[in-house]
Amino acid sequence: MTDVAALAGVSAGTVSKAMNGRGQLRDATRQRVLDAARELGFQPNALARGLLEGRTYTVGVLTTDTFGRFTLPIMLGVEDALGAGEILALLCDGRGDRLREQHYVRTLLSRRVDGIVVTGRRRDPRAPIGNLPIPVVYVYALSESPDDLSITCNDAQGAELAVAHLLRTRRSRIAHVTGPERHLSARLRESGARRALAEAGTGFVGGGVLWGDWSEAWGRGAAQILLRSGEEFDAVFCGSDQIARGVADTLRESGRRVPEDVSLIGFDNWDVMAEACRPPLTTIEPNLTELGRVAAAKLLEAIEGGGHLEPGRLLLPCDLVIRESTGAA
Amino acid sequence: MTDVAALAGVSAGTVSKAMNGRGQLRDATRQRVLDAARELGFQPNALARGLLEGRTYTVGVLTTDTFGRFTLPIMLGVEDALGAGEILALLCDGRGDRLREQHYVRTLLSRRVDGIVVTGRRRDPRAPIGNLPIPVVYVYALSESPDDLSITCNDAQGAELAVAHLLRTRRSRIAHVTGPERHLSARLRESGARRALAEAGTGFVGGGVLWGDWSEAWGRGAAQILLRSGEEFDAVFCGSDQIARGVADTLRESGRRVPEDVSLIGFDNWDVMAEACRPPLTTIEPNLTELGRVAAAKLLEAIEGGGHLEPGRLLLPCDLVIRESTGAA
DNA sequence: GTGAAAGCGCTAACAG
DNA sequence: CTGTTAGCGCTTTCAC
Repeated sequence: MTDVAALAGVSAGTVSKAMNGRGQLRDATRQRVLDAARELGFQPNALARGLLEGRTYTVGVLTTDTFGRFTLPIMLGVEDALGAGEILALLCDGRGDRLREQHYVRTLLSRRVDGIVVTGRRRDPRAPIGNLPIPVVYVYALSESPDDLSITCNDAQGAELAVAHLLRTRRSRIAHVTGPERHLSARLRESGARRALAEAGTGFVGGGVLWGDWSEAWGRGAAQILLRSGEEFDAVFCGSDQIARGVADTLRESGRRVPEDVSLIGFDNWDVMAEACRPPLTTIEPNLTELGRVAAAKLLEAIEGGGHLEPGRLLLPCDLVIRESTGAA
Repeated sequence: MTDVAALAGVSAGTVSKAMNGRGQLRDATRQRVLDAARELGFQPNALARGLLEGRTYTVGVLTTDTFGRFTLPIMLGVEDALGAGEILALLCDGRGDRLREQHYVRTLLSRRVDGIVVTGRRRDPRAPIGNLPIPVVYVYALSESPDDLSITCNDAQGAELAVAHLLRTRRSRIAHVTGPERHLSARLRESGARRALAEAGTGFVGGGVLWGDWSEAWGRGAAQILLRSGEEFDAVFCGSDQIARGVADTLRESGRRVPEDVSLIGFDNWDVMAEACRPPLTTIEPNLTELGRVAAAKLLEAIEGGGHLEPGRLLLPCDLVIRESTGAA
């Protein structure tokens, strides 16, 4: 900056004013400074500025476990919202290690980030990262503490949407094949579906929910179980698109037509799965990118507005994406 | 820091020495300072330190297009290697927009990052981001300029590995189904496979390579084409795991057994695809995480070592991952 | 309109 | 051993 000042024949203070459009300057002077800056390829040092301003225009993005398939769309949304405020994200991968995570929190604090977004690839609540002097928002995996702001998708509402769609298309004998019962998302989806069925005065067919894992292999296995049980069913609501795909394959290979004989609906709207499925899969979109966007927007708001964040748990709605596995739209 | 100094009854300089373990200090004094720091929850300001040292212990990670499935493992590797140097990554998503990218480059420079990793989800070379005063390394998508350091996987060698495995397991009539010819990765894989076949004194069966897109649907379509052509074949090397899965499905449904009648091999080692495939898919692992790790390590080396980066193009080897689609190991 | 000076939080060099 | 001073690159008063 001193160089620019010298080249333009002014003082450092004047360069500052010229570059930031502040203060009273003669147009000619400003132009002279800008020219000099361009000539020297001068980029103001954001650190030095941050030191004065007390802000870094940086937020930390910290994962509970590891950045994965679900974290990616969330990060996209975060990046999107931050971009509007000229803010960049510092990436920290907790790798599921509490100590590592604490280390990152300290590092982020010492770097004076303006705020932190905490995320994880599992839906289950996690211990808060501690009481920090900067705003923190939890996305996808909620914080266990009600004093934090947490934002996630409404799995139960998504499941209701799915079941409502099946009922609306005249299906009544609905089975549910899903992931492990210890996963919160599986439990929430099951209870949402159960509630929607109850409201319609009915329940799952056969009385059962098939808990397993999130894989296609389990979807295939579960479909076999259903077929062998002798129970009549005309629809299957699956806890994930992967499971749904497995179910679709086994049904087709057993001579059941989807959607004519059995209507099928998944969860996640994972494009490669839903689109490669035969037939293409109707599913529930959890709007993860929107989750990230809202989280970052809330964080920005708190940062600009003096640091206070309204605590609470925000559940953003899921959407129904209709493809062919549930018949015509 | 002034507060800590006051509480410990020493000067700021002494606090600095105590915290960083530098200088000659009486143990008692050091302890007093550390206690005071803990009591006040003091975290030294990394910005201020960076201002002095001229380093920020931060690197930028910039994508050509968007962070996606291929970028994720790369980032994991980058993060991994950086962690060793206590360095954090600033995320910048170029979104395929040149202007946006240039904006990010300026931002990163003004933040005085120690270096930049440029990546993209496509393998095709990209224009360099410009001549910067800091080291830059390109991963996955190479830089068009030979003056840059670029690191990517050896697609051709991976394809050779695949074909060699097929030949070794006594297959001789090999077809190739792959992605769009305009994609460099598709071309490289094809030429690697062709070379391996030529070395064995043969070529692709029927004389053809089936170019298409990377989808399962194309895999299914291509398999139909192969079957209808009347051409005999006992193996298919696919340009991606998705394609291979589509091929596997259609072969099975047409009564051809995999691997007994037709041996099948994919590319990418995308776990959800390869494992859900029936039978589980033998495939080529491009070692993307390793790519990221090496890239970041090279960058670190250059940073520590005064900024010079040996230019060139580094092709890291792929590995063969044997599952069931090519018969017993 | 513009320059000089003080200060953001820290470290390094030198006194004492 | 510890305090003092200067300075990293910038912004912001306040004189001139």
